Amino acid sequence: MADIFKALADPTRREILLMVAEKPTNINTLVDHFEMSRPAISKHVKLLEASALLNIQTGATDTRQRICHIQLEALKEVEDYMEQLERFWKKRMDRLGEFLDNQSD
Amino acid sequence: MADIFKALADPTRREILLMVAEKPTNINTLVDHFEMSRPAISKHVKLLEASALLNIQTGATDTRQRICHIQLEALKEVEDYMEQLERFWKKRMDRLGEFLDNQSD
DNA sequence: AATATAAGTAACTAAAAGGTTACACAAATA
DNA sequence: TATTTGTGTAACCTTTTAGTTACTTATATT
Repeated sequence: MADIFKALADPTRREILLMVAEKPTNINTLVDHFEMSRPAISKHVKLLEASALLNIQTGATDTRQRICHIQLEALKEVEDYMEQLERFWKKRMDRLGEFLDNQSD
Repeated sequence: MADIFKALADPTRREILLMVAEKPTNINTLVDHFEMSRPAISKHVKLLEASALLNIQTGATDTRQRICHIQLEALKEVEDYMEQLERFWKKRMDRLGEFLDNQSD
């Protein structure tokens, strides 16, 4: 599984995710939206898929189309990391609180 | 201001942030914690500082020391992005709900 | 005053990231 | 059936990233 933080590090990939969150989108629609070649978009999509931020389904009417769907669950790893940072920070504030309480004895 | 998503993309930098969140930490303590040279750590810290994820204060007793303090506020940009993704996604779900309601007329 | 310590900078290297053009191929359409 | 369309892959190039060693500087410490 590819590193989700690395996946989010690129602005093009972040914008792809925004598009796909609004509406499932096929590859050519993405290509049209960016000033970038198809292989470039193709790679970005592949990486997003590898980090589980999106999955790809085959078009119902036109089976050539590959339609990207967002998978928000993958963001959990990022949320967990940020919560951990905050938890550590709060624990520190608690210790500081205890320290200050003891000072007032 | 450096890209915060890029700053978080590197595992060493993420771990530095965790350490610093628990406790303000000077450079050498960071260097000791990783199997990596000082210049490498120095660069990571610099980048974290440039993206406002931490700030550096001079040691009170030993003024040579540069002590890293976390700045959680910088995470807002990441939180905003994730909220936007979820907002887009929910709006879509709402539209789907309306569609299904109309079907049952 | 001499030495040890905390940290930064310069110059370099290897690998990863992000892009390109050219080509291939299967499915839809005329 | 011939052609167009949607997509993927290969090979390549350039820039960025992440690390190194060697050196410098300033402040503490003995």
